[in-house]
Amino acid sequence: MSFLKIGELATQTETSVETLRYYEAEGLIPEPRRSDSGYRLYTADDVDRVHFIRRARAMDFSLKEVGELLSLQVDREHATCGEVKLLAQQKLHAIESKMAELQKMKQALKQITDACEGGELSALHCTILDALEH
Amino acid sequence: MSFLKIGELATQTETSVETLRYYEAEGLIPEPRRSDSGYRLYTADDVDRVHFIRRARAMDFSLKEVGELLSLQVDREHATCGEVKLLAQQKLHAIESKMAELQKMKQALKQITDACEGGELSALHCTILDALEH
DNA sequence: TTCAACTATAGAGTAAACTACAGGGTTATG
DNA sequence: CATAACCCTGTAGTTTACTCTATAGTTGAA
Repeated sequence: MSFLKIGELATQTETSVETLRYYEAEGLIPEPRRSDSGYRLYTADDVDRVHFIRRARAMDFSLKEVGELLSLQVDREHATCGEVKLLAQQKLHAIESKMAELQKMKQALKQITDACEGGELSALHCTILDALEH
Repeated sequence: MSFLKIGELATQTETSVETLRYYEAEGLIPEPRRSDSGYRLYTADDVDRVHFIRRARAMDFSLKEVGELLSLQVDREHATCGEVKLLAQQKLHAIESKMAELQKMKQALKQITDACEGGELSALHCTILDALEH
């Protein structure tokens, strides 16, 4: 089995070592085993876990929400399918309302940018500003 | 001309008085004129401006970005339509990629929750967790 | 006139999610 | 074997966008 040191995990997951230690302190990644000299030693599972965290973060899940998703992952033996499904459905719902919100924002912005000629003309008559004003 | 006190501006714009003073400190709204006793006196223009700020905030523009948009607004003669459009388009792109990611996550979650029987069985073989791992 | 409800300033506190030291030990390379 | 590049812990600082507190003056209704 080959272990990764924290710096290697960081580069593989495009994270900083400080952030990784922070995630550990926040309980998002488990305390890894250590080398004789105390260096953290990570496995491929940890790489997956950090990737998971980063993907979820990129989707605007808060670290707290990420933690909830991860706790399902950890507790497999104790969680029933029903519990997992419920939580996933809640997340699904959250995602859907987040998308709806983004959709509204997008519509507004798109309409506005489409209408704007976007040239060298002064913004005196720029519709973006007018639209955002009311 | 009728002036508004800060509390009135706050209720009209669904903002708190503290937030309004904060916006002023941050240079997002100009220092208003004062009554003899030192109370801030706002005009209809200020109402528009705060509305503008709140709408832009609701669209996930940061205060810094809002400030940029506002400075364009103030500087209409100097700002070109293109500058304004560029800023809005950048925001549009960010929103679109965020939505795409959410869409992916949503698909995965939905497919999975549909497939999950959701019963009392342990989650050992639950596909939700498997799917979220990769 | 009294008193609740406003307004003022200055400054501290909050939450999230990092980010950056300081002051050490460890390991890999030339 | 020197030394750069890593790693450790612990703590403090940063950013954003507010939010709250303390202390004090002002205004409007009963």
